Parts: sequence; C-alpha cells; structure tokens
Amino acid sequence: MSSELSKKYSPGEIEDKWYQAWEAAKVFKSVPDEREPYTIVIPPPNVTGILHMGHMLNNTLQDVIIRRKRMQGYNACWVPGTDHAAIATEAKVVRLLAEQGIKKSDIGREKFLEHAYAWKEKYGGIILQQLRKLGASCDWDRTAFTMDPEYSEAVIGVFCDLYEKGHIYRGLRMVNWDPQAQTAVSDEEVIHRDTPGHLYHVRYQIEGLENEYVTIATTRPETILADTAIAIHPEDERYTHLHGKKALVPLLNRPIPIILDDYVDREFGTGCLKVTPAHDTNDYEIGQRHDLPTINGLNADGTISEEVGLYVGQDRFVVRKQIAKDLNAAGHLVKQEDYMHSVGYSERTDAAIEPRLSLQWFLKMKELSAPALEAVVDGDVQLIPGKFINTYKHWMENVRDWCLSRQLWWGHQIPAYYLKDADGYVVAPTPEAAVEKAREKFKRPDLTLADLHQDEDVLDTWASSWLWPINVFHGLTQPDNPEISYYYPTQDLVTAPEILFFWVARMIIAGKEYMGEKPFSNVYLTGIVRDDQRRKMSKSLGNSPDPLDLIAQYGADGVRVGMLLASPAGNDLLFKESLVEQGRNFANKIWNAYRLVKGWSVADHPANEREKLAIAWMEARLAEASIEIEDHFSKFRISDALMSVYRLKWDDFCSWFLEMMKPPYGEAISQEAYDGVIRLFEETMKLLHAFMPFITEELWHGLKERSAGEFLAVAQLSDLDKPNETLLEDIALIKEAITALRAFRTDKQIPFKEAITLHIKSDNPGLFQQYETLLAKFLNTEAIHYPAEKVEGASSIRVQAHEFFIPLGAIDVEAEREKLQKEIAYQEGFLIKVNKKLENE
RNA sequence: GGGAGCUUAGCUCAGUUGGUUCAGAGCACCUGCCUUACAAGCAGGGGGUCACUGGUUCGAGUCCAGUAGUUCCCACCA
Repeated sequence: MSSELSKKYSPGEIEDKWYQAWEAAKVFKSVPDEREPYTIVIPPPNVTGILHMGHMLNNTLQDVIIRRKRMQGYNACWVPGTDHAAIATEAKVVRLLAEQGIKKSDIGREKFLEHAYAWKEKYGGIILQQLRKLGASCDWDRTAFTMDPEYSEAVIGVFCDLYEKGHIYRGLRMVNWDPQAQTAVSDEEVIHRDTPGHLYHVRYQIEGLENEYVTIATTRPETILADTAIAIHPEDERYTHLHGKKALVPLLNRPIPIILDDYVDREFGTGCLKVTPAHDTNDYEIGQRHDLPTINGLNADGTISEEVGLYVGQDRFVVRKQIAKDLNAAGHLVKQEDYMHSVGYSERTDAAIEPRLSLQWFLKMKELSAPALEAVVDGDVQLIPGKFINTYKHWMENVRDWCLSRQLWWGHQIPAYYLKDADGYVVAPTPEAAVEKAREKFKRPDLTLADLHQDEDVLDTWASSWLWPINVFHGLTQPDNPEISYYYPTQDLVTAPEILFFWVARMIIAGKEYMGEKPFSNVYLTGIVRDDQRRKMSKSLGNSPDPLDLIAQYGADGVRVGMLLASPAGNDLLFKESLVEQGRNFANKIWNAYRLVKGWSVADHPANEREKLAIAWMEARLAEASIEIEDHFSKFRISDALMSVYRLKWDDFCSWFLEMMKPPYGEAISQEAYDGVIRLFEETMKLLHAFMPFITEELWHGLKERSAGEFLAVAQLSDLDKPNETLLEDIALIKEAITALRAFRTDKQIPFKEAITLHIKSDNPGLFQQYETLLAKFLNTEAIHYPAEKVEGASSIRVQAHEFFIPLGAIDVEAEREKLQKEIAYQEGFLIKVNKKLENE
C-alpha cells in the first residue's frame, strides 16, 4: 500500500483541496447559538494591500488561536475585512493616475473618487484571497470594509455625537504637515530620526545702527524669510543693550522686534533665537505670547510662498542651500557647522515634516481616554506581553488632542457644512439634517442645500477603524442587535505594537464610550518580522521574501510552523528561510510516519505485551503533553505550545512509540495494537491541527473512513485521563538505559544485527523485567540476566543507580586497541599544533 | 533630555513565588550510519563563571545597588 504514497509530502494540491472543502462546507461560519463565543476581529489590512511577512505572522497567530478554540467547543468567530487606509490608498491612486498623466486637482473630487473606487474594486481584497492560501479560518460571510455604507454611517454618526458632546472642536493649530501627501498627519504618524544637517550662524543687523549685529543659530535658514521677531532671554546681560530695538531680516531688510522671553536657552548657540511663528511649534507659542504676526513662508507642497517675496516657488531644500550661499555673499553668514539633529518624517511618505499652521478638527482626548487607561491598568484588558503596560500608561497619561482631519478625498468626508455667504457651520450626519440644523441655528428658514458646502477634508483612518470591533457587528447602527450582544466584547486581538496607540488604545476608548465595555479581553502584541541581520523587512531593502512564493515552495503548513517557531510575543522574529525549511521537514516527517503506519499488515490477534506497554506509555505522554500545551496556550505562548507538539510528534511518537510498535520484519501487527496506533495518530493530528491545518486534515481523513461533511477543522479535542506518572517515570529510565547502551554499541562498533547478552545489576530488577520486551526490541538482546554481583570480564555502563554489563566477548579487542591508538595520535598531533601556535610570538 | 525593557550554549530564546524537573529547548556544529517510513532522515556527542562588580541570604540566572553594552517608547533646544 505504501508504494502508492510518495516518499516526500507535496502540499500544493492537498492544501487547495481542503481549503475549498472547508469553504464549501462553511465550517468557519459562525452564528450566535447556545455555545460560548470566542471572537477575534482581524486587524483590517489596507484594502489595496498585498500580503507581506508581517501579515503572515499576525494572521497565522490568529488562526492558530481561533482554530484551537473551535476545537475546544467554543463558537469560534474570526471576522475578516479591510481598511480603506486613507493616506496610503490615496497615495497609490494618485501615483497610478500620475502614470496616466492625470493630476488629482485637474479632475476634481468626484472623478477622483471614481478612480479610487475602481482601483479598490480591482485590487481590493486580493489580500483576503491570499489569507485563504495561508489557511486562515475566517468567517468570510462577515467580510467588512471601513467604507461600507453602514460602517460609514457609524463613523459619521460618532463624529456628530462627539461634536454634540463637546469633545470635538475646530482650531487653528500647528500641525505636522506632510508636503508630499499635502495633508496634516497626527503626532503619532511622525517619526523622528537623527539627521545630519548644519547649524548656520546668521547675523541680523540692528535697525538704525551701522555696525551692530545680533547673531542667531538655525538649522533651517530658509525660514529666516518668515521671521517675525528675535527673542532673547530677559536676564541675559550680554544683550540688555538690545532691549526695545529692532533687527533687520537679512536679504529682505524687513524690521522685526527684538523681544524678551525666558523660553530662550542662554546656553544654546548665541543665546539669541529667531522666531518664526508659522513654522515651529515653540515659535508659534512665543508668537502667541507676544502677539506677533505670522508669515506663512511655505506652500502646501513645501515650496516657498509668495508671502516672503524671495525664492518664491522653489523647494525648501533647494532654498536652504541657496540661501546659505546668498547669506554668505551678503556677509550675514558668520559660520556654518555640521550638526546632528532630530527631524520628523512622515510615517506614510517619509517626507520631512513641516510644522504648519492650519485649521483642523480636533478631538479632546483627556476625558475620553480616562476609562481606557483604567481598563488596562486594572487588567480588564490584558496586554501580552505585560511590558507594554508601562508604555501604554505613559502615553495615555500624556495624551494630546487628536487631529482628526486629513486633507484627502479618499475617506469619510467630515460632516461639517459651512454657510457659503457667511461665517458659520453646522455638524450633521446628512446634508438634509444639516440644512435643517442650519435653518434653526442661523434663524434662516429659507436656507437650502445649495447655500451650504461640506468640509472638503476627510477623517483620519483611525477615526473609522477605532469602531472596528463594534461595527463589524453593527453595534452602532443597529444597537443591541443579537450579534453585538452575543459577540461583544470579543476575546483576543492580535496586532503589532506599532499601532498600540493608533488603534488599540482608541478602540478601547471607543468601546468604553459607545458600548460601556472594553472591546476585547486580551491584546497579543506580535513582534516585527526582520531579516537575520535584524533589519526590518521592507520593499525598498528587498529583503522580504514573497509569502506566496514561500507557500508555493514549502507549503502553508511549513511556512506557518516556520514563522511560529521563533516568535515569542513581543519579540521580533528574525526570519530565515531555514525556519520554513524546518517546518516543511516536519510536515514530511509526519507524512512518513503516516506512510509507515499505512504500510503495516494487520493480523487479527490480540496485542502482545510490548504493544500494550507502548500504547499505554504513548497515551500517558499524550495526556502529559496536552496539559503542557494548554498551559502554554493559556499564557499565549504559542511558540512554546508548538514546540511541545513538535516534540511530542517527532520524538515521542515517531522516534520512540512507532519504533516500539514496529512489527518484526515480515510480521504483522495485531488489530488491537493497530487500532491503538491509529487512535493515537488521530490525537496528535488534533493537537497539531491549529498549527498545521492542511496536512492534519489530509491525514485525519486518510487514517480512517470519514462520513461526508466530517472535518478535523471542527472536530473536538478529546478529554484525556490524567497521565500515568509511574509509567512515564519508568519509561524515562528505560529510555535512558537504551540511549546509554546504544551509545555503547556505537562506540564499540557492535553492529545492531549482533545480538548481545545483557546483565542488569539493580536493587529493583523487577522494574526492568517489566519492560524486558522493550529493552529487547531496542537493544537486540538474546538474553537478559539479573546478577546480584558485578560481572567480571564485561564492560559496564552505569545508568542512575543501575549497572549494566555486557560480556567482553562481544568486543573486538584488536579493533578497540586500534581505535584508541588513532585517537592518541590525533590528540598528540593537536597538542603539537597548539604548542607551536603558542610559541609563536 | 525623560522613561521602560533586555544582556543565559555559535544563533534565536525558555527559565513562574531564590533551594535535585536549574543550568534547558530548537536550530547550527561534531562523529558514525543511504538500517525496506522518512538523508527534508537515523543513532550518538561536544558546548554556557547565566554581561560585569559589589551586596542581601545558610543558599542567587532568580532579590537589591552600581557599571558597561543594547533595544524600544516619549519629548525635542533653535
């Protein structure tokens, strides 16, 4: 029979076959019933995204968890979906259009959105197809999207509600401006990096005084043009003579006041600070204090604006170099030194961020975040690993208002409606409601929709995804519906630590505010997938393998195992292809165990002593390992749980159990023993299924006839008896003895075919007598004796308190002597070599 | 600048409340094997002063302090 089966496991067809079967039978579908729910909502990938290694890790973990719960009797529900990912998607569409020579601003909002939707239709959800390849057991009927009509309704509804409650305000604020995406980004989307630059010392002439100058130091000389003051410390004695004077902006000769402010650090640079309120957060604050005018020196795209009068339309970085030259030529550049300083970059586009003054929508965070802080500190929401609690706490205690608006078109348009002919606006969920409200608010009953225009901006992506665990069950749009009541709060969230604040914290806030309850109990934070040099995997570095190629080459099971083997929670995963190879090898090992078992001929007679012992032992080991595995799972130690199953299957089941069970050459195994082997094989497949869903499903069907519609994916883990501790201990000793005696055989070059006589001197000979059938099988003994005294003229091996003797007759003395001589010669040669090296000065 | 964490075998990591499951696992490495399940394999083996220094204790990878290195988070001085 085994001749039909290949020596190597080939996953490709088998994996496709089972995924289709599962999907057709809807085994992952979940509807509320009397069972306890176990729910995970997927961190929605970008709708236009394609699967990368981070997704692989993240979704493998979720699948392992949900599959195990499904097999433990829970009503397991894994909700899939995608995020519209405002900036990221819009950037992609803009780029695509640019390739066709189309500019966003030329076609207008409506046309642009048509293109965006077309793009979404074409590429959206590719990633969900890819997840199926991985084996993800999502309930696909529940696939959600953050811009589904009903979901959008929830997002807009929440905005309006928060506005009504007074949590949302509109204000002129210094925001982080991404000149490439041409939108404001939140503080969390700015990444600070030390960047080499220069510190320019520039002198400004004092107005009315021929040879008097004040020198400042700056890293951004191009902003000089937008200066509106020079600040000095009020108590700085070096500059008292400048109090009340004015300085002239170089190149422009525009007079600006010299002001006093104790923000100025007297130790830094020259102790004089140029103040550019429009382009620096601190300068803005100084400007506010001193009622300074602001000059907007930069356009939205990072070029110099008309307001300053010089270099207009040129890029900020070009101007930075040019102005340094021009200042030098004009005698204003005192010195220029290399300087390392921290610069903010956009997380999305990597463009250098410009602080920029603009009108934006904000959400007050202080009050809203309090219950969310409490939830984590109290342990109501568990962060795994716990080390993230400190980080979380620190952030929540110092939380700043959230800039909600983005200058984009792809997303949820802000439901604020402005009067066209006057100042004033209303916030309302629909245009109709807005008209209604406006009529009332402005006492103008004749107002129509035509008199209003909606805010051009859209909401930050996270202002929609923070409702994810609620509105995938329509909890906001259909409050108290049976689904939300059943599934909410969900159990686990598996995500990356990078979005702990972006997303996780905000989901907790929204959950507390709108459901009065946390959105999930456990947050498992995965590591970052890096290459073996610890570099983050990225497209630009080209160090990330294509997950689908990996699956094609090693099988989804192999890839899953490879990813999990080295990914403890919160620790980075150093990915190497060899890990996936290990996973594939494991699948192959299992496959071959199956081939072996299926190749046995079975005879209808009762089990012998050896077979009975082996089965009893394997059952005890299975029970022991099951307890260990459950313990690991309960602590989210998925990697350790896998290792436990791995060793159970490879070491205990294959290396020991199957070797114990193997019928002697040419003989058959008893039916009773065979049934036991099949049963234990099935049990190991159950334990492994969560990790390797495909091969286990395949073999589970191969081991036994199954009725139609029966799947391992929905089979239940067995309740096992307590492990037989005595038997486990006994066999541990027997194994130790076998290992020692095998080593002896190898060492003395006694071929296995040559049977040996074994003498065991022990206080407890009965112990060994009990397991003689196993000793005989593994050691090929012709006889076993239990002498009371040492056996003379025999080699002895000690195992714990027991002594084993093998008569010397079995040893080739000449060969032994020769071997030792060779060893001596080698060691002497080594010694000479080392001595020579040491003597070398 | 502030805060948090980490440092255990060549690599990646476990080591729960200090005391014979405490010095472990997987991979890598070495030796011998193509033994009719599997060379993507089998059998055996070597390897660590648990970063360093000091302290608490009868006893410390395990607790405390300091030092060095390293990672992350937050803030950001022009």
